[in-house]
Amino acid sequence: MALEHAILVSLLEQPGSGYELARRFERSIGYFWTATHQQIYRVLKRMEGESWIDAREVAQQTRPDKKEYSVTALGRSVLTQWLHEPIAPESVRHELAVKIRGAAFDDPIALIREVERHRQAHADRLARYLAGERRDFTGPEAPAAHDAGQELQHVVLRGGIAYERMTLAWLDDVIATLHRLGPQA
Amino acid sequence: MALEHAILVSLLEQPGSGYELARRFERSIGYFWTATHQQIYRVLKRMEGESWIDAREVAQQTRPDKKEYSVTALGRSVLTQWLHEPIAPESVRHELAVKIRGAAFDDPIALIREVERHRQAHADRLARYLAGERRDFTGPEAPAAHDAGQELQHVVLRGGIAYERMTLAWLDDVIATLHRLGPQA
DNA sequence: TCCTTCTATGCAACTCGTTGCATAGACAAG
DNA sequence: CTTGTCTATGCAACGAGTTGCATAGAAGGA
Repeated sequence: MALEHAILVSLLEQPGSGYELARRFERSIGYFWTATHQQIYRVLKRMEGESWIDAREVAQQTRPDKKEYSVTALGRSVLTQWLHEPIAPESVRHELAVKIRGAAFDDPIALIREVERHRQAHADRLARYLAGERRDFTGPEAPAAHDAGQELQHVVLRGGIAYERMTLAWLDDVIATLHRLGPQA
Repeated sequence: MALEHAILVSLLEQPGSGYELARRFERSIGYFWTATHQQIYRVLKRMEGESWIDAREVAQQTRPDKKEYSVTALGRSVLTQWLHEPIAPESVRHELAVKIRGAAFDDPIALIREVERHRQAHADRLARYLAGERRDFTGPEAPAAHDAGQELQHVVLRGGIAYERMTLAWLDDVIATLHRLGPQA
C-alpha cells in the first residue's frame, strides 16, 4: 500500500493537517497518486496509532482548529524500509479503452463526443502541470537553486507532463480512427 | 465499475470460460485492464445471476470440463447503455513516483536499481506489444482486411505501445536525475 | 436574508481488489 | 516416481477505495 507512504513523503516535505493533505492530493501529489479526504483521515488515524506520525493541535481564529501532523523517527524509518523494498510495476486501468473496444458493438461515432471530453480534461491537466512547472522550476520567478527534493519533484512532474502529452496524442489517434470507422459502421 | 463491461466486451469478441478470460486479461485486455481469476469468477457468477451472460457446459476429454459464457441480449443492452454514459477521466496511481519523491529523504543512488528493474519490465511489455502488433496488424502474416473491431483493437494497442514508450523515456530521465543527485546526497 | 463556498473533521455502509488456500486430473521433465 | 506445470473452478478473509451523510463556524455574493 502506497497511500501511507505517500502521506509520509508529503508530511516530510511539509507538515500539515488532513485537510491540507487532501488539497495536496488534488495538486502536486495528484500527479501520481489520488486520495479523498475520508481515506486520508482514516489512514492518518491509523498512522498516529502506530506512532508513525504525531499530531499537534493548532488553534485558529477565523477557521476551525486543526491537527498538524509530523513524521516521527519511527515513521521515517518505516518509509526508509519501504523505499528499499521492491514494488511490482504498476498495472494499467483505463476505462476509456474498454469503451473504445466496446464501440465495435455499438456506434463508433457516438463515442467521439465522450473521447473529446476526455481529451479536454487531459489538455486542462497538461496546462495546469505546465503552469506549475513554470512557477516552480523553469520560469523566471522560479527559485534558482534546487535541492535534491526539488529535482525529484521536478522529474516526477515531467513524468506527469509526458503522460498527458502522450495521452493527448493517443486520443487524437482514437478520434481519427472512430471518424474513419463511422460511415460504414 | 468497468470489469463487468470489460468482460462483456471480451465475451462479445469471443465467448469463453472464466479461465480463458483470465488469460485474456494477461494478454490483449491486459493492455488496459487487469483482473485475477478470483475476481473474474466472482463477477461472472454475479453477471450470470443477473442474466447478462449465460453458461454452456462444455465437456472435455483431456482437460477438466469448463463453462463457456456468452453475452445475452440483456447483457448487450447493459453494455450499450454503459457506452452511452459519461465516465470520469481516469486518475493516475504510480507507486514508483511516490518512491522517487521519497528518495529525497533517503539515498537517491539506492533507488536506481529499482528504477532499472521497472524499466526492464516496461521494455519487456513494449516488446510483447510490438510482437502482438506485428502478428495481428502490421506484419506480413497479419490478416489483410480489418473490420471495425480489429481497427479498434489496434488503436487501443497503439495506446499501450505509446504508454510504454513514454514510460521508458521517462524512466531514463529519472535514472539520469538520480545519478546527478547521487554524489552530493 | 438566504444560499453557497471554504475550512476542518469524521462515521457508516458498501463495493472493489488482493492474498492465501483448496481441489483435481493430465502431462512432461528429471 | 516424484515434482512441477497447466487446465479449470472456487471459498474465505482481509484490505483498499468510494459514496453518502453529518457537523459547524466564517465569509461573501445575490
